[in-house]
Amino acid sequence: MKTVNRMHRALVVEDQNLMRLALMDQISTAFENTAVLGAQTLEIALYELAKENFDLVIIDPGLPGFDPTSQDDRLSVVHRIIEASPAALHVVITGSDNMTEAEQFRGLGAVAYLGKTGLEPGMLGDVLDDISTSGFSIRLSKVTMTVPDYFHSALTPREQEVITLMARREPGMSRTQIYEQVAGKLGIDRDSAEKYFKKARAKIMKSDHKLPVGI
Amino acid sequence: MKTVNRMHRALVVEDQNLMRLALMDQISTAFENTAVLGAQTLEIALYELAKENFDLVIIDPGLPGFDPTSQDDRLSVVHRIIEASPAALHVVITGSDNMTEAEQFRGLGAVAYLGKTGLEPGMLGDVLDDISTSGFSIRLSKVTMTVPDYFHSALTPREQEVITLMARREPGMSRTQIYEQVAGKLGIDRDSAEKYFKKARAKIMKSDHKLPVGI
DNA sequence: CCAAATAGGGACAGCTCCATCCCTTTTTTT
DNA sequence: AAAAAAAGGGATGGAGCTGTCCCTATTTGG
Repeated sequence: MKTVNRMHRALVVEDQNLMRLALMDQISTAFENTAVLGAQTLEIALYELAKENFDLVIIDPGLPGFDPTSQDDRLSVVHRIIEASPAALHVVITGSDNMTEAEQFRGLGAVAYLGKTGLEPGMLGDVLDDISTSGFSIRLSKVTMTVPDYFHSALTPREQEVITLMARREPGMSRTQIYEQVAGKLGIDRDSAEKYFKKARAKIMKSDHKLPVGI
Repeated sequence: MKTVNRMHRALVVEDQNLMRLALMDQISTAFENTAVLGAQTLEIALYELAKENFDLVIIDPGLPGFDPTSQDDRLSVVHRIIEASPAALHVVITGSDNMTEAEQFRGLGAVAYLGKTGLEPGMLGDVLDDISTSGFSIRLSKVTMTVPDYFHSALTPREQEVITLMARREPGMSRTQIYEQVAGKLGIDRDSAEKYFKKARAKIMKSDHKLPVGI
């Protein structure tokens, strides 16, 4: 909680544009009144770190200009960023994660090591909780999905949320019970949850004539 | 254009959750009335492909359960998905892209091969244009960023857009000219663009006291 | 059979964002 | 000095999303 209140400036160092923007969006959504910068290269990152102070820096060590198979290169990227921003919290995110590397980055001063596979939206709060509790957060990649994701472009955000929650419910409950549960999770009325679900399903049926799994 | 109008059902096969959701969001935003499914594993993907028809399938061949260093494994993933959905357009997206692999996937029937680095939001339209023009679209990874991304959680979407466009303007233009240009790109009035910019800058100054590069 | 659950709607207030038009004051340019 | 640019506002209408409450049929389960 202390950490959360002090999060006023963050930097994401990641070369893949969509991933960088997704991470920036995660931070931007998680904290109010926070500026989030994004750098595609180490040069841009170091330039920004030299100019201003940051509270949080997220690093993917596989950057352009470095050998992705060289462990020295990966360590060097993280080391230089940590040196350039000693006051910040440093979170390493990678697609090819393993325990050995986690320990190496921890040795350099990183406070978290996260595998990209299985990294959920909204994970940032949990990770920061880990950090303030135990000083370090590690989440290695793992496969958890059993049911496909489902988006539909005709749905409003609320409708989309309700559909997603409904699709992931445990089987064997009545609709009424599920509405109650979904309403609880979203902090709205049972009636409203039911309404959003019915509206969403009607839209999907109209355009697609096929409902997603679990609906 | 033909392709675009027929896009009613799409599938994204990608194990990294944030990337999969970002790609799904891209499709969802690009097409109206489109259902977009997401699969983390080949099993889920093949199950969905067996159940229903899809118009577009996006594939990251580096999936859980396969050896990321084995070219045979990567080819096998794409091959099995294409076999399971012969009527769809197949787009391969990968972090470790090269020309040789692009040709291999093209041989299997893929219509596009995209490197994750440098893959911009909004790229989908361009890629589909390439495909309907020349039958194949290839975009290898490249670094293009010179100025960092900048998000601020206090900004509305419109304000954020205007700030992003302002930050990427060519230098040497007067504010008035830039407002005109931004207004053109967003399809709004010069006055409105100016208003959004001033409002955004005021919010940033209030919370941060530091403006992003180029503002 | 009766009660609950389900499908499928309408009406409404509150809110935020979008977009436009308007205003004053200060600074810069010509 | 006059004109243009820039900073910093206010007022307003429209649109879409949110959330609540309400309604009528039809189906299902005990």
